[in-house]
Amino acid sequence: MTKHVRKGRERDERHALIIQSARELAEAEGWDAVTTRRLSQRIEYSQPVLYTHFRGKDEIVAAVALVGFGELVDRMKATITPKGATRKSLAALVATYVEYAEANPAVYDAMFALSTGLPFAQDETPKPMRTAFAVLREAVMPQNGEGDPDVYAEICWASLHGLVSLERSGRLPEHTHRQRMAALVDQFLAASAPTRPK
Amino acid sequence: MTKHVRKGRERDERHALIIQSARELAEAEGWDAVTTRRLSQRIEYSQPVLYTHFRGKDEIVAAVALVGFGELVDRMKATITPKGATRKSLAALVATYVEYAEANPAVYDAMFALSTGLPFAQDETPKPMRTAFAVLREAVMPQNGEGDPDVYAEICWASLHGLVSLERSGRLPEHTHRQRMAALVDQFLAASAPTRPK
DNA sequence: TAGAAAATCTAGCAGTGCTAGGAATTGGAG
DNA sequence: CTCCAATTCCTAGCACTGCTAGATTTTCTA
Repeated sequence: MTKHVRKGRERDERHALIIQSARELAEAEGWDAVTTRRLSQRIEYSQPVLYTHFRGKDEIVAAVALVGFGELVDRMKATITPKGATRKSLAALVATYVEYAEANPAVYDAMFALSTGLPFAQDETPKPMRTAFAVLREAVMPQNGEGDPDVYAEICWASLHGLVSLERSGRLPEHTHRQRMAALVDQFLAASAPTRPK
Repeated sequence: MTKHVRKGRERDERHALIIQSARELAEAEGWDAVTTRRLSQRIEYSQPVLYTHFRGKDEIVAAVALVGFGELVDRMKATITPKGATRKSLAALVATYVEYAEANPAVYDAMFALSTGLPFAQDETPKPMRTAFAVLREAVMPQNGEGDPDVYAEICWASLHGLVSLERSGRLPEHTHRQRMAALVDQFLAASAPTRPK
């Protein structure tokens, strides 16, 4: 009877192996190189085995994306300060986010550019994605800010993602990278502070 | 001898027809539907004709992207105020940008998601893209802002693109769309205003 | 009008994601 | 230990992709 559980565990291990292999291959040679043939060869099984674990290639990409959201959550959590965001903590968050994207470009692509079938602000949103947004909101919230915290977190996230996205496609000059990150922190701070009457 | 010029003009027309057809097909059914076969069928020529105009499919996508940059430039120009950006002009810019992306999703994808071979802040950057950045910088520059205008324009652009990108992939709730745009304007204003000593 | 030059098409290659059907391995009953 | 069912797995193939070599048609020139 314990055979069943062993079988199940082996299946789970293979499941994880597929995700891990896809990730490694994508980071090494780009997602174009992640074909079902090469992937199956890498896990030392034939193609159809992949389809007993995932409905299709898109689902494998989505699985890699979810792993990425989990990792990003862990890193962002470390930048949260109990009494609300400070300049220092915001700088840490921005640096953390950008560094994760730079260090894992293929995973980041899976998370944002290739995951067509991963809706977010909806009922069917996977948990790691919900958590990611919640943690980000926690990390950017100032002590006594005005306005909707959700909306504020959303535009912070958009700014971060836009920065990463444009930099990754080589559309922003590299030599001003640090200045941009600093300016973004300033922007967050300025926007989160109570607006004074003009 | 005038035959040559007529020939040349006909070729130019076909060149434009290919770009236009690719764009229409992409907007109608998505870029996945834009195969060389379907495209050639649509222009009523065989596949190899496409390759006498473009080096490959990527170059066709890039051509559509450049058209998009040109259109976006025209629209953004209309939001520039001679004496520096105001809240009103910034709101117009944000609305213009977002609306263009929403109205032409496939073109926007060609501009930012699919154009792997279109470097930007570099020597070989095509003119429409340079112009687009210059116009955006003009549109967001306040009367007497501090800091590097390039850096400021870069993070504005990043924020705009990030917003569009996340909204397009269904990762931000729709019902707060307007609030986000307003918050973004506030953020731009706050960041561009002279920083007062804390 | 004959022949060279240019334009265009047919047919095919190597690769993709995905799957039906048969082969091999495994598990439990006698 | 043996047999047979159930599960697991692989081979082979489909329809499609971007792209191209070589034959064919059309156009222009002498």
